[in-house]
Amino acid sequence: MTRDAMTPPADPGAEADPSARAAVRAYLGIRAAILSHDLPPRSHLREETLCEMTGTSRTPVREALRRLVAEGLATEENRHRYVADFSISEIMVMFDMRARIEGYAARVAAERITAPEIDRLAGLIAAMDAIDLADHDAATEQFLRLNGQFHDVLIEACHSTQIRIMMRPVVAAPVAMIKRFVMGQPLSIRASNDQHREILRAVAAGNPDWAEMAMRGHILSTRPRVCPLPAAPGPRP
Amino acid sequence: MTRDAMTPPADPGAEADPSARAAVRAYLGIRAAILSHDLPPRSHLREETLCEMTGTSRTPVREALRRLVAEGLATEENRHRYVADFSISEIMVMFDMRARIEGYAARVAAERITAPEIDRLAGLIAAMDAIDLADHDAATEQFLRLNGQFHDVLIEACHSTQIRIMMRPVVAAPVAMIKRFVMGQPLSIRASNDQHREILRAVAAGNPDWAEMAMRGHILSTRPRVCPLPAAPGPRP
DNA sequence: TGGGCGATATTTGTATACATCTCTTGTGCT
DNA sequence: AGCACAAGAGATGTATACAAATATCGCCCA
Repeated sequence: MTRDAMTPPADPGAEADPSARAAVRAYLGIRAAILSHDLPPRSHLREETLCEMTGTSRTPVREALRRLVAEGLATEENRHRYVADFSISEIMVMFDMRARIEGYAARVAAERITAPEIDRLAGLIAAMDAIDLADHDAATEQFLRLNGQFHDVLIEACHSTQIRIMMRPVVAAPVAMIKRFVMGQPLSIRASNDQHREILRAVAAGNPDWAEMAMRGHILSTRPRVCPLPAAPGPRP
Repeated sequence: MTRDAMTPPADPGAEADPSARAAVRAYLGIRAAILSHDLPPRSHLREETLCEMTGTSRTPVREALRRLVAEGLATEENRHRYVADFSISEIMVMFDMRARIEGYAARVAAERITAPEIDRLAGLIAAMDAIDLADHDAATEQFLRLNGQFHDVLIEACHSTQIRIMMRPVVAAPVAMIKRFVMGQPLSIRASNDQHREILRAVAAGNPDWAEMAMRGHILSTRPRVCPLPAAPGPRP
């Protein structure tokens, strides 16, 4: 699978490839710092500081910043940029929106997918089934990587530039950031992969309505319920 | 209503404000050239050429180009950028997507809109009702401006950064470009405004499901049916 | 003492020179 | 004649100097 130059790798471990364009390195570096809360929400993204941090000059840093703003990870205010802060309600919005957009993508894919693409999806499902659940952390990491690929392939199967573009912002603020809020969500790998199987059945059957609804359900099944924000555990008065 | 610096004005007549940032001038200039097919689809967006065209240097032009790519009006290919070509199927996708995204926005607005925002929407509807249909072209222009404001206010009424961000690409490729394909679509101002009234009723009633469906219907009612592309009129053999 | 005003410092915006990369074109060999 | 490789031109990527704008701080005055 070939990737756009500015698209971050699905594998969250691969970063700072020195052969990549400086603008890409800057983008990945700043993005990682935002997602890890190394740069906390609302903090000022000063260009010079980011230059030192990423080891480039202002031109690539500015390009990276514009992209982060376009993706919603940063906000613009009086010619200055700040790390966006995701309230729980904004995260809810992102889930609902993604359910609709990616649901529509599944609909289109059901009408346009090719046989090799179906095979690749089936392969990814098989790989996710084969994950050994013994080591929980390793299993989670593997699953997140394969899961990302599954969704990527499905988007590719739409063969639509516009759908790719619309998916960009909803994918940019990824699981890593959301986890801050969804703490303790079980993330059942087996159940999730059952949903993948269902989606693939619908898409392979060429049934757009079924595909759309299956995908919407899949996304919404991971939506956090309420707002368990900074609720320190302890006896209530 | 305050506007983001890089957001194009709703009024399509206001352009090339010399006091604006050079990057904004470049963005608006290139965008206008794309939408008017002055720069035809698939044509190469050479940076130096665009500098001469917009009267700025490469830095603002590059910023404008990145934004156009993010919005889907241009595509990137081997470090070069080209004007995107919208096939009829891509335009269909845009309509379906916008119906879902803006439908969801109407849902959220129904839960969060404030009284003054409701008043502004009502005022815009009244203004659209008051349009004199005698001069067809002037009426169309007025309607498109007010219509744009109506949709803008509704998005604002969501009070959500993420929704604003997601709406950006679907609004970027505007009516002007779509008209190339929807030629001869009647655009009934009265009927359209009746739909606006319906949407406002649903939103003001605080009924999210009703609001979402009313908006989806409104968007889809303008969706082109088939593909009447370069069908030269004439007797068929 | 509080507020308004202006100088200064900091930060971003723009222009441009230089580096790097890609594609083209031409030449020479097989 | 056709292919491969290399040299060149043209375009984009990066760094940096300078300009403009904004915020801060201190001072003066009421």
